[in-house]
Amino acid sequence: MTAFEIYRTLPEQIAARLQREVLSSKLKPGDPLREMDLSERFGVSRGPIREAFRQLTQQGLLVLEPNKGVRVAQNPSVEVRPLVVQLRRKIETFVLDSIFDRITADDLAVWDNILADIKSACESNDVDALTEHDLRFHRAIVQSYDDKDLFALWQPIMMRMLMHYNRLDDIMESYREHKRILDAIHSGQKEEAIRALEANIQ
Amino acid sequence: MTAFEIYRTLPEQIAARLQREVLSSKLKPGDPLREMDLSERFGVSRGPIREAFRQLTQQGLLVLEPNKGVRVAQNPSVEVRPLVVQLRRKIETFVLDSIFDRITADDLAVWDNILADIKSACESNDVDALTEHDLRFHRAIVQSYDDKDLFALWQPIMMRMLMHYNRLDDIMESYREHKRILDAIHSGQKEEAIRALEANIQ
DNA sequence: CAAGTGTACATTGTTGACAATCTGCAATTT
DNA sequence: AAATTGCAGATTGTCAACAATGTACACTTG
Repeated sequence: MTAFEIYRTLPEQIAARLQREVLSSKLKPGDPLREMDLSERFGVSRGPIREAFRQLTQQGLLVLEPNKGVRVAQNPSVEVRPLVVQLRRKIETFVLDSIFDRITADDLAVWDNILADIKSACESNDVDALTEHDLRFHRAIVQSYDDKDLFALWQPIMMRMLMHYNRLDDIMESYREHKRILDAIHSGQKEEAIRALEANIQ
Repeated sequence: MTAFEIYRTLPEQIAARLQREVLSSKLKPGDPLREMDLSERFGVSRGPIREAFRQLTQQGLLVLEPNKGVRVAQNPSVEVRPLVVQLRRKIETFVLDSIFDRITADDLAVWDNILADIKSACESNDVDALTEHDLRFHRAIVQSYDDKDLFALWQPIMMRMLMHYNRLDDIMESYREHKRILDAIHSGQKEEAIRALEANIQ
């Protein structure tokens, strides 16, 4: 449903599965991941598992301790979290400001589709799906800047914020926040779009 | 000279060597790294090499393309670089502000020692050594916050800035900038220390 | 009984062999 | 001559066996 399995390599598929389990709290902070368990579960040897660990460690979802294996990373502390919010705001507003005048109809069509998915997730009260589409939404914006390096910087920051997605009492609020961003872009209001984006990142 | 080889694991030693070669531009952006070459050079099999690649990819120094291997990462573009500067400033000033009242005499002794190394490097006009001690200086400050997660966020940003260390006409200026930071800390002037730190990050 | 020690067991680290994929160039086709 | 195909070599991907390390618990020792 989320997309076809478009990942080319074995480790990418495994990493995507594990990422989903971490973001949905099926795997909780501190949980250990055993190479052999996973290699049996996915029917591969330990090599591809380690490569998947590499990708998820880079994303900040797993933590590696030599000779002790990997665990699910802890959430950012309450002291650090405001800093993470600021960093993410800086990056995403930088991107939106930079690309605003070059946004194409195709870009907007993609983002509108993701917004529709966000709406469905909110209406069916599906927090896991909302997390996934929220990630897709912001990833699409950041990737529109077309700089792998910037994306690599943004991703671990985003992941740390997604690891506890519980700031909203009313889940529909997430849909409204994202709609406000796209409405502003549709009508060419750059400042309002940036304000809406910042309001959504908290 | 830089320190004893304190790295516990094989991949850590290899990654440290390669990191030095990237930061000193012995390995240039775009250069490919072949697993077999390195496994012969370091006298190990390809496994530990791949693990070293994992660490350096996380630091942002290498870029991995499936089935094509790793290359040295490109420098941040001129458009992105100011953003990177801002991100690094935000993190380091956050740390300095947070820990300022808890800085111990031991901390300061360590930082003073690194400053002495920076001074020697400047005086002997050794840019590679300066890069290394500059990294040690700021790493020591960030690590004093004692949050692995924050450090993991900071490291790739720092590395991107170190990859072209050429902003100074007068290399001694680097020593003066770092001295200004420590002088302010010694005399308990938090605001001045933060200003000096921001001035040094550009 | 508390503290330290030893020993299986579980888990990660390392290796070398083999499979799959990519790259460059030559031969073929249009 | 330009584009395509096919092949050989180089390189990464995957695997399974073995080595090194860490962990838990029973055992000794004071």
